[in-house]
Amino acid sequence: MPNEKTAILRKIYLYSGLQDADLKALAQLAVSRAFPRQTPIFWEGKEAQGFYILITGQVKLVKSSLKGKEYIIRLVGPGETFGEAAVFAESPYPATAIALEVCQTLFFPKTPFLRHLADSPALARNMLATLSRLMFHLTRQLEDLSLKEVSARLARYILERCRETHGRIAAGLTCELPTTKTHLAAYLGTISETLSRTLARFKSLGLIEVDKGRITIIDPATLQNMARGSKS
Amino acid sequence: MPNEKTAILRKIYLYSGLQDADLKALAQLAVSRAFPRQTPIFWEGKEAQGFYILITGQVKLVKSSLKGKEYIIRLVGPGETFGEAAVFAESPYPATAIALEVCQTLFFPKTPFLRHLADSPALARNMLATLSRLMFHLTRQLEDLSLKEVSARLARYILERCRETHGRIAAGLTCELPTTKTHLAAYLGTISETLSRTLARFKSLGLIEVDKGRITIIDPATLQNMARGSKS
DNA sequence: CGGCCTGTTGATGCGACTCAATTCAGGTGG
DNA sequence: CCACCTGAATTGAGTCGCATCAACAGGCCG
Repeated sequence: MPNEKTAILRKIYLYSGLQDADLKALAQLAVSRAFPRQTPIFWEGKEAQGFYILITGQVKLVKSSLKGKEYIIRLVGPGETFGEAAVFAESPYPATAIALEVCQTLFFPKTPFLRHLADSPALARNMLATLSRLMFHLTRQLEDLSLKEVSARLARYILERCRETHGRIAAGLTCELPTTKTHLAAYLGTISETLSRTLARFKSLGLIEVDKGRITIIDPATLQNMARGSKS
Repeated sequence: MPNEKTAILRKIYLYSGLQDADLKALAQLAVSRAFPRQTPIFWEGKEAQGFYILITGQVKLVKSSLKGKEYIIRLVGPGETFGEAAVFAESPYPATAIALEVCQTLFFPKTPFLRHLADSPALARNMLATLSRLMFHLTRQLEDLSLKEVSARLARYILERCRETHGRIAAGLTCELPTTKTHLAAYLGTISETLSRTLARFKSLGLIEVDKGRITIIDPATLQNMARGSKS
């Protein structure tokens, strides 16, 4: 059984470049945890007992306001970790994690993991790289929210999605939207109505084609211009 | 001369709990760099050759839009590091750093530092904690920008400043605003005009007293309510 | 078939940015 | 020491983006 976990860990970025012995020790720490659709994994403010690696499914990390509006900080996909920052800062979770689909995860309890970390410089290095990349992501979102309007954020999102999927950006390429448009709206820091209108405008401007959850890029150049943003 | 640097490092959070030998080795890596007022230390997008520790002065990390508006991601004070994330992610700097006053810094070149890091688990642990705390900070800013209006952000800022200065929040306590109000506005994700109006409103509501750069808290309870935010 | 969730579209209102005018403070040079 | 200049702060009027509220269409499932 631990071997199975080792095999899983081997494929995960966070653990790339680690020795087999290292991986085995980590695998022994890990606890399998499954979550049904639409269930919380942890709540913002709860004391962190460890962090998770998502094996299958999708998780959203959210902040929500008093009146129920929510902002999606990150959509977590298979192979990614979440909840790490709370472990290293020795603080409560900074956001709420909710399983959007049936999720299979590995949970790493804080104390044993930190003990192991002290003996594994390669693991520490990987975690630093992971956190740093997350910081980039957060920084870019801050830039978007403070300096760009919704249309710029949406344009950037579409282009990014395209690049992720096809490795390049060109007319005729298509990309998928995540789960629901309501989620995408929350991710872009807006609401579904506004997203709907913005997509309709893009379509009427001949920038994209929309079909269900698929978007086809028609005019990449103009999209890129919009993504640069205009707000003052 | 390296001894002097060692003495400086000893007082810095990032290096708390390190052995003397460790500190000395680090001190040998470090290069002193000074910057005049209003000069850039690095630009967003520039390849990162290392990171900095601020010894004296103040630095702003900013994103700016095409039309010149800027958003301050972080105001860096003495003892804090900046530019670390770019080092670990092996990527360009995600934002621009500008010295607001005359600044004395220590610069740690990337490659030697990473080499040293591999031999110092305690240092790695400290860096992880530092990055994690920064992520908290960024996450909270995202929450503010997406879910709260300007008045809520300002209220939160004032209260936080007060807690930092006095360790508690109570009527009659005063706190200082950073450098200029224009900077504070950029930090709160708004512009100076709006900040000015919001401060005036707070004052007319009897929440605070304003005198130059000093703010005296009059009604902490209402302020805390405003900080909770109202936006949808 | 009837509820429920998601998505779309319209009308309306509010918050905050824009532009412009004015005051004020600090620093410089005559 | 005062006149001058520059950048910051303040205040008003106007505009715009986007959230809100509400009504409605389509798809899915019990």
